[in-house]
Amino acid sequence: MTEPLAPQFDPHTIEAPLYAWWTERQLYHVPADAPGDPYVIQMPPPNVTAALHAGHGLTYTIQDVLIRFERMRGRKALWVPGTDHGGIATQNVVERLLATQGQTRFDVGRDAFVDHVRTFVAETGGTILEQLKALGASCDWSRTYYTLDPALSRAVREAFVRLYDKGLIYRGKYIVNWCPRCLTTLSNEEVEKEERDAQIWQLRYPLAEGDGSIVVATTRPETMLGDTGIAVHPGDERYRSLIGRMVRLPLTDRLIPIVGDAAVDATFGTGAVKVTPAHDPLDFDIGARNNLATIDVLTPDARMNENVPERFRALDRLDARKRVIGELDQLGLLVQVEPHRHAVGHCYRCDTVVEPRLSDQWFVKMTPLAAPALAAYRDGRLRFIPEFQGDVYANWLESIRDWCISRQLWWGHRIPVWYCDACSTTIVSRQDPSRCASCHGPLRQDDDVLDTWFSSWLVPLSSLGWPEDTEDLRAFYPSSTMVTAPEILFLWVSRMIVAGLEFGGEVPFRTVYLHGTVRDTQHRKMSKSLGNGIDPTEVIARHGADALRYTVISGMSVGTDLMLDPADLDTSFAPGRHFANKLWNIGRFLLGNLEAGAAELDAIRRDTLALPDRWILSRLQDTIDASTRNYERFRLNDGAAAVYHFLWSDFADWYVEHIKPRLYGTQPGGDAARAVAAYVFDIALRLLHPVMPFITETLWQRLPNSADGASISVAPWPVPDVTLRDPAAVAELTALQELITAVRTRRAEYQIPPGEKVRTYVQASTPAFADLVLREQSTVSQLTGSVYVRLVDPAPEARPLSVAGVTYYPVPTPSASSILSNHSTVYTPLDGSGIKDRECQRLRAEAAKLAELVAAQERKLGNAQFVARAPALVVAKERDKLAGWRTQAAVLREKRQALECTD
RNA sequence: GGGCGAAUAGCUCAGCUGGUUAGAGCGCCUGCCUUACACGCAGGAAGUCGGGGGUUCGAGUCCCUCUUCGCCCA
Repeated sequence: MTEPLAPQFDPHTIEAPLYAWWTERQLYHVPADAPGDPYVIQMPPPNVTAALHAGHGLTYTIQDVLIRFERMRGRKALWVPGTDHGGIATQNVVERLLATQGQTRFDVGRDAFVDHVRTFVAETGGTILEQLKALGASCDWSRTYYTLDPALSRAVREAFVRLYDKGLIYRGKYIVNWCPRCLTTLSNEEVEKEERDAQIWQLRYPLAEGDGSIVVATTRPETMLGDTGIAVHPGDERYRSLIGRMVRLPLTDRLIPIVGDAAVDATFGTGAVKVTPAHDPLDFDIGARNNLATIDVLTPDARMNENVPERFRALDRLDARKRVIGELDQLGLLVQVEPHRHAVGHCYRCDTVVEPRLSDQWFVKMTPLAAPALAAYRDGRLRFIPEFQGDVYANWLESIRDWCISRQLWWGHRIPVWYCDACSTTIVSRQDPSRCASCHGPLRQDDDVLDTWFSSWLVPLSSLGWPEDTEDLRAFYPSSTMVTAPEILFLWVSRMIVAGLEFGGEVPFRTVYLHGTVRDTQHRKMSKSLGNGIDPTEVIARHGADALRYTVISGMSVGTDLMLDPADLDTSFAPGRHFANKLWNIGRFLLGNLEAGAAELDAIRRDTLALPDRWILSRLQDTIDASTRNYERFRLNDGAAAVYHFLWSDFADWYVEHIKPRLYGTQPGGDAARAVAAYVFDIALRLLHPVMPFITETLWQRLPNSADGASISVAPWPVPDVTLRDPAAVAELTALQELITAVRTRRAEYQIPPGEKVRTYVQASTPAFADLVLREQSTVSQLTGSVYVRLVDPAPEARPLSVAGVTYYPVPTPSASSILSNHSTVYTPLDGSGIKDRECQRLRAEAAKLAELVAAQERKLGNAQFVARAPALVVAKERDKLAGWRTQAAVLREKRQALECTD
């Protein structure tokens, strides 16, 4: 695993072999009896037919960052992977395959179809999990489950039977959401509402007696063939007298009553509504209250059925709509058509418009189950990130409706209910019964399967062996963090909490982290139909998993969406791509200079450490703090950014540049530099490992002090070492950076070519600064491209006392000058004409800016209220600022006088 | 109709408990292939913190209101 580093960062050559090595060593396998405080993440099981998309890339990267972080912190970290059988979705995929051969599932029959699906899943079901490996997912593959496994199927049956026995599962005839394409019911949560521009039609229904009429408004006129009443608000003066009268329903010969019902909104449409109890949930309730008949007018595939006049039969619902409207128009009964925008339900799997339909289905009674789930949130056993999602969760539970769990599908867990036709007995059983318990007659199992979510809601339990009392269950339930997208908060997360409490006696996880959505540059969700998706495997192939991971982690802050451009992967993933390359090159440089080994930091006497050593070690402690704190708070972007800035700016741009002469042997102190560099890089790699596992492992293993065969992924998480904090070093180095930057800025301003040396003169404002400049003059020379750094004769009180035999020089003229925040001046001598004007101009601009600051600050401090009321500390700070700016302004004035600037 | 969220640089976002000359990445401009890195280095430009009002010694930050955008539920 420690071949020489390639000169160019090439993710392919490192990633797959490393992943194989991790798995061989079983680094992510966690036995139930392993020591430590458990940290468990249940992977939201991807659909078995799914292929990795950008959303997966995001969610699984977040989970892997968390699990790797906690694993390194010494937690007993388990990430449980699995796949979901995906009832409708999987059935649809296989049906589409059959369709290419001109067949339907009805042609092949139920058993053969199920075999088809099973074969298909066996061949392709592992695809997405394999793709997760390319992403670097450190889950425990030995625990991979599939929701149709026998053990998990037992869990489903156990849950069903228990709820049935408690009276919480029942069969009933209600209005359900029917998908005419999938030919099944859907739960309310599986219906996606979509705002559509549609129309509202006003239809005139003549009274049965007399020549009066009543006008109703509807958005689905074809359902009028199933109307069994008209409803008005009982207090509506316009219609009160009509209540009790009969109407002759046009196009049919039916006589239907006008009823009064308080549920009618008198302000909507005409205030009178047609009532179609078999095709609308509100109408169903009105019908029930008023004893209206229910007439189902649709076939399962949403054509008109035998309950409508002959000429409408077999027409598709939309064709029927046109015909109904046409005929009513001819009869003069179409009063008006108005544009109307309203939400229309669509099937979440095939996007077909859902039809409300009266049907006999199995339901879970949710209100009693919701109460403990609500309590768990209210008493703080459960928390949400971002916090406001908790209110969304509570809101759903408070207004919860029963859950329709039967599906008219062939793929899934068959409902464990048997009927005896002979004696009308219903048997609900954990084991398949062979004969009727009462009459010993033959039994017939319910044809339907269960909603896939009815197995998914058990996953935190069933993946660990429930209903058996397993060691895994005792060790790893409840889990710690649930990471997923907000769109399945109701479908899945809330229901898991309900099931976890009901069957496991405790919330299934303590924290729910709901991250944002991956969108394109127009902020649209990525989808197959829009063709705006990003294939993570393509990104990994092109730029590597680390680049993908860093990009998504750094680009997403808590509660926000992530925008990526599917048309430009190079730009979209630039942050990760650039950083991976940078990291690789830092590693290459450093490791190349550590070939002879590096001492442990402890072996280096602290008093031999140079200023940059002390500075980088101190900055490292800040970085450990910042990254740890932010990972803990799920602010993964901030955690990653802390290490990014440390490695790129502090370590590469400053520290490495500082120590180059010591590494090359042109300056003494090479051993200390190597020891510090190796130490700092080791720790920084650990801090970054959760986000960029491959590259950090590759570099870390090659560090001289890493043990053979060790993995950074199980190396201890760094903790700050207070003895390495060094505010004095930080202050000194910060001042040096300001000096160096000032020279560089003047160089750029006067377009001095990078190859051309300058000379640097410093007029120090304090002896300490003069001392510092002298001590670090070679680094300053090197980093500014100066032939030398000299001190300018300062006022006597600022002369360095600690250095004997210092030579002072006069102010060089002509020169560009910079005033540092410590009021020292840096001079860069220049040749040529026009310099004076230019300097005067620049110094004037600076003076003006400073004057504004001083004036504002004087106003602030001149405010008696501020001085009296603000905390003394704040006032003192503001006074210091003012004093500093005034001094700076004074120095600037002197400079301008010395230059004899005219204004 | 009800509920929730957001508006800060060209773009995507930080700015956490009200107090620093409001920051980062990408993009842009200038100079440089300086022996780890051009996926780079050095320097730079770019902001009425959506509008209005209020609280406060002090508001990007808290409150009200308006506007715009987004999400969820009915």
